[in-house]
Amino acid sequence: MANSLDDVIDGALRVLDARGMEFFSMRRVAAELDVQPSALYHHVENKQTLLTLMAARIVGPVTIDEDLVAVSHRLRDAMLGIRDGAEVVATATAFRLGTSELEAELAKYSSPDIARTLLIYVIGHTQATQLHSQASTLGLIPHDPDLDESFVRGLAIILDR
Amino acid sequence: MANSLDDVIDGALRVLDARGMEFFSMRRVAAELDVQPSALYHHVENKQTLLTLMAARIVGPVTIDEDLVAVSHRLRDAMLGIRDGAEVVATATAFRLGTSELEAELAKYSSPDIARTLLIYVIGHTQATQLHSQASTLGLIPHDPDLDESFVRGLAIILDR
DNA sequence: ACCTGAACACCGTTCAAGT
DNA sequence: ACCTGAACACCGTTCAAGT
Repeated sequence: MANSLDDVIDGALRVLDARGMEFFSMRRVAAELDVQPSALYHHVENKQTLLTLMAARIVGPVTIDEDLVAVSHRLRDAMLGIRDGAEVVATATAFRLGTSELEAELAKYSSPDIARTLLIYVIGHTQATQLHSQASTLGLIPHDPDLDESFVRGLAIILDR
Repeated sequence: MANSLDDVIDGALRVLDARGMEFFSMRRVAAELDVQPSALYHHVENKQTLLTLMAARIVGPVTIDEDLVAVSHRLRDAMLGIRDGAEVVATATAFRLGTSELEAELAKYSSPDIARTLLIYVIGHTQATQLHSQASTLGLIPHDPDLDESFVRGLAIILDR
């Protein structure tokens, strides 16, 4: 019956996917796990730490290899796979620019500058895409059907021309 | 004695600069203006709207012309000029990718794809820089003295080579 | 037009105590 | 090791009422 750290991260990702970042709270994660809010602090130091662990879980399974276009698409798909996933990853990796494993891996197949530029672009464009499609679902903004192609063209600008 | 919308935005930017995003709240903005929290809702629909107005105020004064490298530096400096400025601008403009005046202006001097890629990069890199220097000031992370040059090299990757 | 006062339904986090 | 119960110091927002 007792929860592990992995259970907490799983529960947190379920809450995020169901309600979005706006309604993501420690108290809702606790409720999802049928536990008191204070119990979470046995597993995790604070909310920010939990968000960092969630970001690692979203992006961790992505394979990094020499095909940077394919890697970029895999990263994007991983983030798009969960509601507000890009926002979670954005804050977590912005915090660790230069320290991130992901950035170092990408640099192995290109250069430090290309790795960093690409990473910032992929996360930023995906975050915008995710916010955009939420806003247009709510009817706040007209839908832009060009966002997928726009992503590809930006990739081309950074990776070659 | 009565406040205008501009007074509210000014007060909000003072609170942001003094305490940072983490402690930015409607109640603190109200206190800064010597007014009850509820009074703010006469000027602004909600917190998100206020943040959007703050972003416009940060980025609005920046001159856009054909020298995209210079424009990028001006945008960066404007955001760096206020604590967590890049974060505020990032959320506000991610929300309006494709609808933003800034993006349209930049496109006039390059192309829609370059404009969008550049904007995402400039804001993302600046946000990372700002988070990084906060974290290193707090001793959480070693300082990276290369961030300014890193910005310039990423710019070169996007704008020519 | 701009503001007050009071209320509602929430937050993150701490801490002693239980098993 | 993992959790409860209670508390503390906060939030954003609404709404009737005042000037």
